[in-house]
Amino acid sequence: MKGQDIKDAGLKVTLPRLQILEFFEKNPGKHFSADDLFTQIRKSNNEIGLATIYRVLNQFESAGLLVKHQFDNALAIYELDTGEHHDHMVDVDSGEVKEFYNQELEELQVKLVRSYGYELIDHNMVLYVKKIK
Amino acid sequence: MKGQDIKDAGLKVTLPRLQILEFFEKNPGKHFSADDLFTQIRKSNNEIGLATIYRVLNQFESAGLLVKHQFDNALAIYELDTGEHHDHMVDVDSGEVKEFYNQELEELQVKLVRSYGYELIDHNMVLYVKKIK
DNA sequence: GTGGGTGCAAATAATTTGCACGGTA
DNA sequence: TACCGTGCAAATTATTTGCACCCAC
Repeated sequence: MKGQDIKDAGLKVTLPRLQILEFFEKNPGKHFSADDLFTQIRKSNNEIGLATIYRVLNQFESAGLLVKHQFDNALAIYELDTGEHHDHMVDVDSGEVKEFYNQELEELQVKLVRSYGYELIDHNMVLYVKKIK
Repeated sequence: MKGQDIKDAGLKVTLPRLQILEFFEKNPGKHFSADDLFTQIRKSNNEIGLATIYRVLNQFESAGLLVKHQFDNALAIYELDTGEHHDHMVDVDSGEVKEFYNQELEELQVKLVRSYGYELIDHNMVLYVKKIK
């Protein structure tokens, strides 16, 4: 039951929180901005406020339920945290965001950083791509 | 002579443009935000306006004189375009930005993307690191 | 001299915050 | 019932734009 995740995060189970979490679960592997959620949830004649969405997204991110991404200088987008690390490809024609994971790439980064005398804490990699016709 | 770059970009050679370009040339390999430049150039008792800096940075970026980066959701930063592609490491403790280039990493990305049926147009890679003590 | 360039202030855009009211535990 | 959560509007932050004056060519 989805309310449990919210409770586990130390948050009260309220309608806006349920609606936001449900929306992500109904659209697995997809990414949404605060405004996307605002528009979509309002469509289902619900009186949610944009400020609430921003607040809840931050809380869910802190709780580890969602992951936040900021590509370019576009709107921040969120996705369900599946626990599996991955990076993103953005199709420059369609704007579509695709996830990928490549072990070799991950290991190479760790090795590279270490050769400079650092340890890798985190990384942010976005590949901008175009379909080959 | 530095005014030439500005002229080549189809822009008039004005004091603010010279000051901004000179500032980057005096600090090679460093990255600055619009606000950094504003503060620094004003210190040398010059009456530059912040809006002018934003405008000039955009013009210089379009002209290929500068490269713009947007890490995290922090201020946009600019650096001189040396013509050589590189990526960035950010030291999470000091905030210092270091450039690096790794052929293997570059090639791996091209190969990876191609295996998904795409061609690589551009990429954005930032490694967040910590010094090993 | 003319059209582009500048500084200032006001406008935007994304996000955050203050506040009075409402709902969860 | 106590307090957290909500919606709305106002505040913030980074950046852009309108406008009257100024200067490079």
